Amino acid sequence: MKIATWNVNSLKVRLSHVLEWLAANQPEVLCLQETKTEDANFPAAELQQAGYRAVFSGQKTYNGVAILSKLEAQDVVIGIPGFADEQKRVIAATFDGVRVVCVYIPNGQSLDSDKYQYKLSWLVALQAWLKEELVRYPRLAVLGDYNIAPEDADVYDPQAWVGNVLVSEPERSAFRGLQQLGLRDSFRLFEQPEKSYSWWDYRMMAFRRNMGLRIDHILISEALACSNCLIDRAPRKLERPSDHTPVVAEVA
DNA sequence: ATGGCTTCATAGTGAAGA
Repeated sequence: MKIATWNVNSLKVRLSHVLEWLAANQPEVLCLQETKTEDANFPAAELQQAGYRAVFSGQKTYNGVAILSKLEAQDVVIGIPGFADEQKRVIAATFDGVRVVCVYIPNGQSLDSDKYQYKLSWLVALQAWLKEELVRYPRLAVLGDYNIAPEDADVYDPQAWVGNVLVSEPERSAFRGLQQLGLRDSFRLFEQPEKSYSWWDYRMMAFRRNMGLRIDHILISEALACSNCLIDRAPRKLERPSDHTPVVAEVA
């Protein structure tokens, strides 16, 4: 089963890229973040035309998540149960016995920001929920934009990022907390090219210079076999790309 | 280089992203 995640930075702007990518790659499941689309405007018809169903939780301007799939979604959950959050950042559903959790983890802005505290408390709630979710659904994958570069190897210039969000020790510790639940960073289960990233700043010709971070991840439970994981850089080369590029895993 | 893009928003001295 091919599953994937992609922060599209506006589904409205990126719909043609998504449709092209689905046609070329034919994943069973594609998790989207930053759809920035209210549910009433979700492009369900265009996606259905392409052979994909969708479940989604969106809002105007910011955030917004969706899961596109060939199969019908079952047991859909929106948000982290019991965690009050205005921001639409989580949607989960089951496909063919595989629990798929789509997350858009907060950015945090800066270490002294209230948004950073929100990010850390959000990660605490996520871990507590996933611990329960794993009992209910041992075959589980968590895909999305984590806004965390787990190791210095996931950062083009670790020195330049010291003191910044995405690389701080509390965030990395929270990421390891998810791993301690038995969730494996599928990308690191396999030999990968050096300097593999999933996001590049729009500025400074960062993509051309490969000044990126690996912050989009697919975590896989131990009960779920994983035979491959890769970052597909191709969509980042298109005209008017998202600043993130898809991450894809093969699970069974 | 404290942003140099990009988006959605509104018409801001923009906000936010990462």
